[in-house]
Amino acid sequence: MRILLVEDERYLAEAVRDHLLASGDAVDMTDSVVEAEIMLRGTPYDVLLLDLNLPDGKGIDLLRGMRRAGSVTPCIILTAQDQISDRIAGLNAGADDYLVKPFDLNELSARLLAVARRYSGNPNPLIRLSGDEGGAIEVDLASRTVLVNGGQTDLTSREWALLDQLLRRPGATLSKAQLEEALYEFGAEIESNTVEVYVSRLRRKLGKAVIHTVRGVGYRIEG
Amino acid sequence: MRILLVEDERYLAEAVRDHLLASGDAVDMTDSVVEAEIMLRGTPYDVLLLDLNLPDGKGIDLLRGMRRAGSVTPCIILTAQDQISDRIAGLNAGADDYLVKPFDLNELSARLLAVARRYSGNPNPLIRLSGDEGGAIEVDLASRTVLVNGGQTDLTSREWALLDQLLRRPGATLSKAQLEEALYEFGAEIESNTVEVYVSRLRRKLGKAVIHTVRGVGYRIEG
DNA sequence: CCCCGCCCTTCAGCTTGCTGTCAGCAAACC
DNA sequence: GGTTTGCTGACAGCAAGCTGAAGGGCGGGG
Repeated sequence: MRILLVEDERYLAEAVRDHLLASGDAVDMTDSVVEAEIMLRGTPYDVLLLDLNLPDGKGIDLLRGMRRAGSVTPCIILTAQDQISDRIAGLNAGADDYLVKPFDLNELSARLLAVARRYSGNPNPLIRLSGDEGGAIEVDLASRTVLVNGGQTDLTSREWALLDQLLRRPGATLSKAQLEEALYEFGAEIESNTVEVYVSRLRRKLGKAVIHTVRGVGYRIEG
Repeated sequence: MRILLVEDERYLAEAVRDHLLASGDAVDMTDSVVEAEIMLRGTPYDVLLLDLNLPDGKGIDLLRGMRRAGSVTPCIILTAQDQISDRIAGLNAGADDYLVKPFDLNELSARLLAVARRYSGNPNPLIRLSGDEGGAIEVDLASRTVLVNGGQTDLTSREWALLDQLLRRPGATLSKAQLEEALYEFGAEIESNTVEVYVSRLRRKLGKAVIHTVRGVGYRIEG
């Protein structure tokens, strides 16, 4: 794949580039929005990896401009943990997915594949979970759709955010603190059982069997 | 792992050092940024544990300098609860993770493993044990996950603590007193057969073949 | 501009399941 | 066989987690 990486933290950028080169992708790198725009015009890339926090301008403007100009090049946002609001803005501006720094390089590969597959015209990869009594639950991360036993169910934004976090690390147990941080602005210290409440809501919609409680540690979805 | 700990609260620093030494890591300690810089230059560390609030200078400058010089050594920040801005600055300066004081020492271990793994790009190091009738048991220390014959099993915090201790010294026989000390805060004199009870509970979940009794001495896991 | 409905957060009371203890049984050793 | 050591089921106390209800905020529609 031809990949354009726009990132200013050098050590991270180089680690990403090396990892991708090792898997046979072609990678161009820059830390400047202006430069990135020129490169995008000149070269057809398969995926754009975009840090939103850049020295010479808002990365998000680049994305917005692209989309306004009709570009459909898939874009994955790279954000720091404390920039949740950026992440949301990014998705709204037309990003396809995001990764929170520091991220696992293998996870990056997986998301690149997923995004590329999505754009190649193949159907969206559905995540299948087993619900109560073996009922099937299908989650479409791309279109934010959930089917429970064939019937479409709507999730509110917070419910979705929570489910999304859990699905990103299937098999891993995430602490309430981690989940809370994902749902709220960094530093917005919430002192309540909000996470519990949303787990409860999700269970009502998806069935009890999907989200597993690990007492004293957090929550988990089967890997 | 070779770990450099930069922390000025002596009591905390010593607790962390003792905990890490117990799990076989090599730990160097200092409370000075200047000294830390010298040590970093002289020795290749696997992880840097960095308090941002130090007497002789801003810890964050150390981190920034490192990164500017091209170092990719993973760094975990230790901050007090009321220093959220420090935390954000730290992540932006290139830290990989953070812990809020006071933190659980086991949580520290987990983060260390996670960060080291992420950096190396390798998947989680799985510890494989043979259970009953040759059944496979896989333990993932980083994500606190246990697979018994392919099925994910949850352990309670005490069960995990006990298993963790035994796994850190495979092949060695640990006395009940040693294990008890590891399970409880020092001073908490437990006068019962708690360790036996937890061995029993672990055996129920993992199978009888994993933990071996050495009568009159203690318990052992095959090396 | 007001009303209405939806979503979010908080709280309180209830439920669940972890924990340490003990007692009785089993196994090992002499 | 007797003694010592280890194993495990039962149980009560308690902390963690669950969930129904209520109040507030925000946006859309009238």
